[in-house]
Amino acid sequence: MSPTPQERRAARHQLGTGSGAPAGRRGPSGGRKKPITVDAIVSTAFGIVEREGYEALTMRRVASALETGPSSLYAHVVNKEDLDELLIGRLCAEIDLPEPDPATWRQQITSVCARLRDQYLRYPGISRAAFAAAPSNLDTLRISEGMLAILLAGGIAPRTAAWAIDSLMLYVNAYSLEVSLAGSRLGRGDDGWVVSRDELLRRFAALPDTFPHTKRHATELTAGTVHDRFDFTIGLMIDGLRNRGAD
Amino acid sequence: MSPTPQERRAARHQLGTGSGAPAGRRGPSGGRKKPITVDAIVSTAFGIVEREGYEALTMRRVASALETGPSSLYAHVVNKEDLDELLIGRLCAEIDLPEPDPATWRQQITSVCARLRDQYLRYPGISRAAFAAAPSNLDTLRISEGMLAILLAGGIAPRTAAWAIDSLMLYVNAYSLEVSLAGSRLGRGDDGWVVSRDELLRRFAALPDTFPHTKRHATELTAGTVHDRFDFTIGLMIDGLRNRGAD
DNA sequence: GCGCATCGACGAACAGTGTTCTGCATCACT
DNA sequence: AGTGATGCAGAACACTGTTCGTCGATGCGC
Repeated sequence: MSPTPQERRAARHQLGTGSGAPAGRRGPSGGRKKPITVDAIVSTAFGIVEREGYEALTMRRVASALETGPSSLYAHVVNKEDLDELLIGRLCAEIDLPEPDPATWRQQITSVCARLRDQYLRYPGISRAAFAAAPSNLDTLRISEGMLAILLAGGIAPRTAAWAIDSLMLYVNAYSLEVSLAGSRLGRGDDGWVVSRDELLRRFAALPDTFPHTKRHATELTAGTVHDRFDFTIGLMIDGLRNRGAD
Repeated sequence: MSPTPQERRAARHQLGTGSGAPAGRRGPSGGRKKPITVDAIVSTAFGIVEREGYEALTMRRVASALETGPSSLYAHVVNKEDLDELLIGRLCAEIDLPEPDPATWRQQITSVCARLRDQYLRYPGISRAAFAAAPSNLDTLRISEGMLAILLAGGIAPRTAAWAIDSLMLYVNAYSLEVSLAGSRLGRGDDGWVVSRDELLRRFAALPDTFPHTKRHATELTAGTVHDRFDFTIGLMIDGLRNRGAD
């Protein structure tokens, strides 16, 4: 049997599981148009998330899109958690990393973060799955390696670089999740506490006097697009890095 | 009737809903030992999350802890989402904010973040609910106000301060969520990709040569406790702020 | 003192979810 | 041709959040 789902998952985490069975290919595949493969599952899953958001991604939904029952998926995927992991793995794999250049490391690291963010936002809510993904996953590790290379080329001390990468990736995840959540709530109407900027200004103005600073600086508080804030934060962290220099 | 759950929620978001009914108190309360109140619901919910984690917080679980059926809760709480909001509201309300002191603003803001983090970690996984909480909630707004006061006292420009607060709170949330998730996975055994530092070092060493930097700096990558990383990131952001000064 | 309307609490049920068990039809190999 | 294994699929289980209709008791007006 080609590697069982459990073995696949273990391999993704570089865990030696005694090298899977010799893989005596069979294949019933009956009158099926297309046999169910892991890739097919992941692809249709991506389609669902892209169109309807992560919340709509259920095993049944994937199965029916593949014109089969839910149980059929479990021959290729250990879990829903496993499927999530496969998704973020493929998502990370599609991110290409620049050749480290000491002259432009600042811009390079920013660009990688932005690309990661855009990839997350393309599949709304998927960053929720990214939170659960352990750092031992090979695909996410590839990105860490790339970012580490860039920061080291920029002259950042190894320990500082390593920790900064964690911070950056965590922030990118969180940012993407928040934006996705706000967007989905906005999308489905939802009595919506997600409001326009004008409405937000009005509410700040109506605040009791226990919120003096918030009232006074309401315009600054609501200024800028969401992406402006993203760039601001990434810049903040990188600036902090520069001043730390070679530690 | 005392304010319906919907009105309560609206009030929490400073939304004028025509001032609720005159509140003609009744109160059946039958032979009940204790009538079900919003506070009772929130309190038992906190107990469940503290003991068993956020994943164990279901309406049925809360109801049975209150020795009643699930439907009874919906007279006091509009939603599970609403319950989540109440939880993070109460959680935020318990955080006390220091009087802004221009001399120690750096330490003050760090302290508030740490207190927020500890509060989140005390109820594992609850930060997941915090992500969904809109910034229009009065309790979270109180914390924003407090942090804003500190940063302004520190001489940070209003717009910079406002954006930095968003960044900080988002990071604290994300950090707490990640730590909680890792902890819960560790707790329930779980074939666990959450591994010890030694095991992580071993895996890094066994990595293919496509990961040169990761292999070389494995010790730095795995160094430090989780809280060290937290302090590092917060410090990173604050340092970035100082250099921006009054903008 | 009595009836009435009102409102909180509740049991049962519905539409979903992830997951597993069991059987089925089909293929490769002897 | 027979046989064993293999991937597929249907039904079912234990859950989830949420709603409907009813029960019970209460406070008020008379």
